[in-house]
Amino acid sequence: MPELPEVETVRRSLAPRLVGRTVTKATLHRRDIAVMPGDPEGGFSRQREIHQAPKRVRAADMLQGRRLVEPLRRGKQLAIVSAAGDDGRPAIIVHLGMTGQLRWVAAGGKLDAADHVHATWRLDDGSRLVFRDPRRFGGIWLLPDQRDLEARWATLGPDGLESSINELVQALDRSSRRAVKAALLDQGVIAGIGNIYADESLFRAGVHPLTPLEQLDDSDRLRLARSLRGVLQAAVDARGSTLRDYADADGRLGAAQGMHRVYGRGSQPCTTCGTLLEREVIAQRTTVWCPSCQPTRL
DNA sequence: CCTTAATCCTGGAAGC
DNA sequence: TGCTTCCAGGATTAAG
Repeated sequence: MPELPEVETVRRSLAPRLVGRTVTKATLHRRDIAVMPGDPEGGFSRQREIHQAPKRVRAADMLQGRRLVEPLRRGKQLAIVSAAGDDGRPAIIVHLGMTGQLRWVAAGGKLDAADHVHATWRLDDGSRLVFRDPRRFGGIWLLPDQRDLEARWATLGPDGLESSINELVQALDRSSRRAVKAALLDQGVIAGIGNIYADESLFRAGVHPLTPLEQLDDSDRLRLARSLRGVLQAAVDARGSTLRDYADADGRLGAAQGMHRVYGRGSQPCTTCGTLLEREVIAQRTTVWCPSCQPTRL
């Protein structure tokens, strides 16, 4: 489940392959994984356009003929960005969803997992960039100009890795009764956190996942912000968590799953105190916490 | 303002 | 062994 650390690892592994290269041929194999210019806007949903009459995919919108610069990331979203031209600076957002992968294949090489390939970009050195996604929860967004990228990313909260601790603290300072776990999963609050790193950071901060946001005090918010940053940074250093499908652009697996202390460990003993970890669905997600280290707050 | 359920989808694992 | 069922989950929309 690619969250911020996994997407950042993909971005870093992709950057040296893409920067300075020109896209010689771009192919969209499935119309319904892409939102194209002119499609009805609607946040990040693809549902609405799936059953519409197919719209013609313009090669230029797929960055064909464009020279690529450093890929960008905000939260879990990765942007393939082209160099500025007279007609603007088109970009493509890739969201990996659950099982999405961006893989780079050297010239003459072949992809070890070639099924469920939905888009392909051939580069001027003969290599290929491939988007595959068996479960198709992910998708791509074709943006005519960098301004469209910025507009879209303006709806996201501060990035969990790139913003300051103070910005994260402020993002958590809301008079809201919703559970802190639900808030952490909301990309408009802080961008990049998913189920794994939400649980891990709450554990490290000693905060119960059901604690209403407005009940957190300054000390709680600071601990949570620091835990969040620490967990995300450590996971990036370990090249992300590979549970099943995740791999970076070169097919390398991550090692951060070895650092998980609560995620996936329901009813096992807490690594700190030995208490059996609780497991319950909170905010539509399986949530695991230590009832002793993360006491309920009234 | 908030939560919940349903939706998209595939494949691995667990259950019988 | 072979079938069926369940479950994983990011983000959105509709409903309560």
